[in-house]
Amino acid sequence: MSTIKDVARAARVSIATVSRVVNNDAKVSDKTRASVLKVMADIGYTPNANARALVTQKSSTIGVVIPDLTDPFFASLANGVDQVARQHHMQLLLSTGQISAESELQAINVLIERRCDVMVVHSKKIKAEVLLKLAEKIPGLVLIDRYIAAIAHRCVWLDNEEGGRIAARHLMSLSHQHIAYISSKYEIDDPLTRLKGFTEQLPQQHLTSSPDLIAYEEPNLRGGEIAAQKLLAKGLPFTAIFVYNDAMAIGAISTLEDNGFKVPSDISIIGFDDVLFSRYSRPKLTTLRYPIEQMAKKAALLALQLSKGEVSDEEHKYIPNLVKRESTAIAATTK
Amino acid sequence: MSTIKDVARAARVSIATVSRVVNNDAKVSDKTRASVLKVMADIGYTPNANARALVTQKSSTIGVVIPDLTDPFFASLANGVDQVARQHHMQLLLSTGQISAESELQAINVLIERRCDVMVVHSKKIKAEVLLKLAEKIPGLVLIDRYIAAIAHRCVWLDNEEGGRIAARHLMSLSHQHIAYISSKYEIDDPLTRLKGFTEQLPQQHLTSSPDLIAYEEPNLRGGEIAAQKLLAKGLPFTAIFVYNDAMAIGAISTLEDNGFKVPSDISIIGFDDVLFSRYSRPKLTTLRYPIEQMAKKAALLALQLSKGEVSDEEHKYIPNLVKRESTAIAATTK
DNA sequence: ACGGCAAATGTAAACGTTTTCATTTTTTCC
DNA sequence: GGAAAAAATGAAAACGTTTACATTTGCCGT
Repeated sequence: MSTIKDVARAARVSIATVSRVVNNDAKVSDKTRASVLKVMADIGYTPNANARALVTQKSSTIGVVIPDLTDPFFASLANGVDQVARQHHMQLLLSTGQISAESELQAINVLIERRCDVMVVHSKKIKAEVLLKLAEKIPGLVLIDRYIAAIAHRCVWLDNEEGGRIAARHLMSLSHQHIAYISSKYEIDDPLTRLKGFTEQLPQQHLTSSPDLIAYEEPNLRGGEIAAQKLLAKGLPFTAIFVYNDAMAIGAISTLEDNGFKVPSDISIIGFDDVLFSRYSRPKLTTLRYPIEQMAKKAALLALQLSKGEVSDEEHKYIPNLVKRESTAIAATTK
Repeated sequence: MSTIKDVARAARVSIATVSRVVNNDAKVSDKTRASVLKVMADIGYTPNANARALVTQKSSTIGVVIPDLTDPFFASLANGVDQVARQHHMQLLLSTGQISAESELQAINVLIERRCDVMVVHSKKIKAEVLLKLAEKIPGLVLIDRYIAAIAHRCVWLDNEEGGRIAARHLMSLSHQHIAYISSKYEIDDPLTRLKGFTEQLPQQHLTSSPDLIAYEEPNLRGGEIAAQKLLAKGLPFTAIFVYNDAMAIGAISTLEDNGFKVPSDISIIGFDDVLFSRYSRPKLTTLRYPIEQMAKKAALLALQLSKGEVSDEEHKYIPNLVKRESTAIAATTK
C-alpha cells in the first residue's frame, strides 16, 4: 500500500507538503495542491489512520461496549452512538462482551488499547469501584444504563423503579388483583429494580405480591415462552403479567395463545422497552417506552464533550413512558 | 497514558524486553518477566494498538460495511462477523453507509484508512468494476449478499431468484390464483430478482403476473403497512401476497387485520428472511429462511483466509429454505 | 536592482511499538 | 576451571504520519 513518501516522490515535493494537502492546510499553493491531489488519485493513496492516530494522539473513534448485537435493544443503542459518530466524522468501534465482569472489562480494555478517547459503556457486572478508576483514567467514558452516584454526571440511565411503579398502577387501574411477573434470570439490577418499584406500589390497592407468581428466564423471545409455561404450570390464578422486556412479552403471548388464553381478554400483558416491533405484535403490545436510542445519542454527545474537557454536573435520568396499546384490558373476572 | 518506555524504566530493563513480555515471547527469564508484569500492573500500562498496528502492519480488526444497525437483518450480519472476530481475538470495526454508491465507498475507505486487512462488505450500489478494483487492492475483502462473476469465489450470496420460485410454487400449491407482490422501493437487485423468479414460475399453473398487484415501499414494518394499504386501495382481487421481507410482511399483516381481513384465511402472506421475531408474530409467519448469520460467519472466515493468501475457487451460494408456519393457507375462494 | 516581508516549502523530531542483530550473561560439559 | 554453547538482554532501525522550526521563493515598494 502506498505511503505519503510515494506521493511526495511522485509529486516532487516534501512529505510535509503532502501532509498539508491531505489535511487541507491553508499553507500550500493552489498549483502544488492540484498536482499533489492528482498524484494521490493516480497512485490510489489512502492515509494510514494508525500512523495518524499515533502522532496526533487522537483516534477519531467512538467505542461502544455492549453484550450483543442481536438484541434489538442493544442494536438501537449502538445505532444511536453510530449516528453521533457519523455526525462528527468518527468511526464506531464495537466491543462486545457477554454480561460478566471479566468479559466487560476486557471489552473496555480493547478500546483503551485502541486509544479510544470517547466511549459509551454498557456494563452491568463490573464493580462500581473498578468503573470509578476507569472513569478517572478515561475522561471520555460514559456509562449507559447504569447509575453510580460518584460519577452521576457521567451516567445516562433510566429509572427502572419508577417503571415498575407505572406498570403496577396501570394494571391496578384495570382492576387486576393477581399479577404475575416474568423476570430475567440474570443477576443484574434491572429486573430487581423493576420488581421493587412494582411491588411497593401494590399495597396502595391492598394487593400483595407473591413470590410464586414470578418466573425467571433468559430475557429473549424463547425465554418468554418458557416463563409463561412455567407460570401456567403452577396452576395459580392470575389475570395479568408484568414482563421484564418486550421480547419476553411477545414470547409469553405466543405461549399463552397456544394454550388457549386470549390476550388481553383472559390475560393482560405489559412489556418493557418498546422495541420497534412491539407495535406490530398481535395484539399490539402495551409497554413502557425505554428511549434507548435517544439515550445513546445523549451518552455519545456527553462522552464527546467530556473527552474535550468540557464538564457539567447535570444528571441524565430518563423516565419510561407508558405506551397503551392492545395487550392490556380490564381484568377478566370483573368484566 | 503510560508507555512501554515508562515500564522499561521502572523495571530497569530495555523496551525490547518489555515488548517481549507483552507479546509472550519465550526469550525472557521467568524472573524478569515477573518483575515486568508487576510494574505493568502497578502503573496500569496498556499497549498502544495504533503503534503496534503501524509497525506490524496488521490491524487485528475485521471491518464490516452495512447500511444500518437497526435492521435486524444487518444486525445479524454484523453479529455473525463479530462472532468470528472474537474467536480470532480481533475487533469489529463498523462502518455504516446508507445505500448509495458514494456512501458505501466512503464506508469502505474508512476501513482502508484503518488498514483493515479483513473486511466483509455489504454493497448494493457500487459498480461491479469499482468493486473489482477494490477487491484487487485488498485481498481480504469479501462481498456478502452480492454476486460478481469475476470474483465469484469472494462472494457469499443467496439465490434470490430461486427464492422467488419457491414462494410461487408454495402459493400455487395452495391454489392461489391472484397473488400480489410487496416490494422494496429501493432500486437494488434483490426485490427485482425475487420478483423475476416468482413471475417466471407462474405460467406453470397458467397464471400470469399483473404489474397492478405490486406495491413498492420502504423495506420495513411501516413500509409494509403502507404497501398493504395501497394494495387494498386498488380494489383488485387477490388471495395471497409474496412480501419482500419479514418486516414488511408483519407490517402488511397489521394493516390487513386492522381492515378486517384474516390472515391466512382471507389472505395468505409469505415473507422473506426469517428474522428472529417472524416465528413470534401472530399468525406465525411463513417465510423463506435467509441464513444471514451463518453466511456472515462464512464470509468472515473466508475474508480471514484470503487475507492470509489462502485461496480456493469454491462458490458460496446459499439457497433459501421454505419455512411453513401459519400465515399461508389454501386460497379462500376454493375453500 | 534590492532589502524586506509574506507565503510556500522543506527538514527533522516525535509518536509507541516490533524486531533484527549484536552483545552480555548463564549454563553445560570436559 | 575454563571454553563453548545457549539463553537472555539490549541497541537501533523501521513503520507512516504531523508539526515546530528553518529555509527558500516570490512579491512589493522604493
